[in-house]
Amino acid sequence: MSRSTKKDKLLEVAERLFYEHGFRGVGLKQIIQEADIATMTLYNHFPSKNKLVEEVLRQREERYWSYLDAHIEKDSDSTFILAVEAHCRWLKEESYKGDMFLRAIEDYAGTDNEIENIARNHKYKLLQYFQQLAQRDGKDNQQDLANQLTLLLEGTTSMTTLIGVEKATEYAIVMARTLVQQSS
Amino acid sequence: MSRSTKKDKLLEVAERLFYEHGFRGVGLKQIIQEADIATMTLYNHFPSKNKLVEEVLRQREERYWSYLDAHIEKDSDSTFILAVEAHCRWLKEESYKGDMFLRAIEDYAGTDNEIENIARNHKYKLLQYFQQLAQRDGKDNQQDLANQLTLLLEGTTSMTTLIGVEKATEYAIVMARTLVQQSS
DNA sequence: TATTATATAGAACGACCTTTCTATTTTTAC
DNA sequence: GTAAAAATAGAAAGGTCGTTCTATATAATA
Repeated sequence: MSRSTKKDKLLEVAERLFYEHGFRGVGLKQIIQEADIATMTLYNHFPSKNKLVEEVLRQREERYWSYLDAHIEKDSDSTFILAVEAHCRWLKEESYKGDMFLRAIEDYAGTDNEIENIARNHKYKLLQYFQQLAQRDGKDNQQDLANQLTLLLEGTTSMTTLIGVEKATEYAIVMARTLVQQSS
Repeated sequence: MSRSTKKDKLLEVAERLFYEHGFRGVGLKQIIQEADIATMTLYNHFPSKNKLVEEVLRQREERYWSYLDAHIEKDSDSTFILAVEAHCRWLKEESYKGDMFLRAIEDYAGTDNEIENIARNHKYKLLQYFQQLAQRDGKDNQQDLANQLTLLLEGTTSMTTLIGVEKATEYAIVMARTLVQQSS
């Protein structure tokens, strides 16, 4: 197996395990075993566990934005709703059990600034994305709407833990429609 | 210092540290030092760290419901809004940096069922609380409203990480008013 | 005051973690 | 085909964690 595919498999396995059991809940031993690589292969690609975590987060963030870009028609006049719907689809497919970035913030706040920043920035970018949409549409209270929709999506992720991703996303979309309608 | 005050201080320090750094992020050594007790005093009251975690969660849950009870007029015709406002005040005073119960679910899911259940049940009770309010008011879509408001509060907690508790709760109350108004 | 229960400091244990080391084998590239 | 680079298994180092043990001191109770 080539060098790059080893690295890819390592990152893929690490992302899955980190997501399912948390960063602190997964040891390198388990990652190495499930990725079927040697200890030194991991350390050949990443100088430490934390740097591996960083790369996992960066890769997941990239996948998220690719997914969103692919599912949104940018010039629609209901881009807000499309974005919420796309995000909900992402939750169903890839993030139906809590949010990896929120976990990263909680697990590494105060101990690893780089990891914390990557996770925080990702969340902040989603807010900025909505704010840009709001600015495009002009109205003042659309800034508030951007914050409200971000809050809504945060709640949706957390709510999956309680009532499952299907019902949570259903409610999210209904709520988003109400909020958008109310603010226009 | 008497037996019960030792135990109280232990629980108080444990709750604070667990909330700030996570359950996995805090060792017994740190708890013991900050509570100024001996190792065996802890083990005299709790047979293991996990049992201490359980008690911390149970106590925090009790405090939460006491707080809510004290801040809500039950027979108001806008109890939904009062409950949201009370919850937001609780966030400002006691939970402005993420949710301890969500953390417990994430940290112990799959490894400690008792802890996971305590945390899950707490969240479920809040949903049930809103559902009972909805049932009292009779209308069918009030069940949806209960789920929506629970989702809203979950999002508020998570949103504090991003924009701070003041702005997050402001948005939450505005959103709650919109949703309640829309569903009546 | 005598007795019993509880708290104390600190060492020790075993398990697990991340990281490093070693020596051998496989792959890659010229 | 040969030399350099990378991957291998597995042990070992060095640290932290939860838990237990020991032996002494303090407090509560009768």
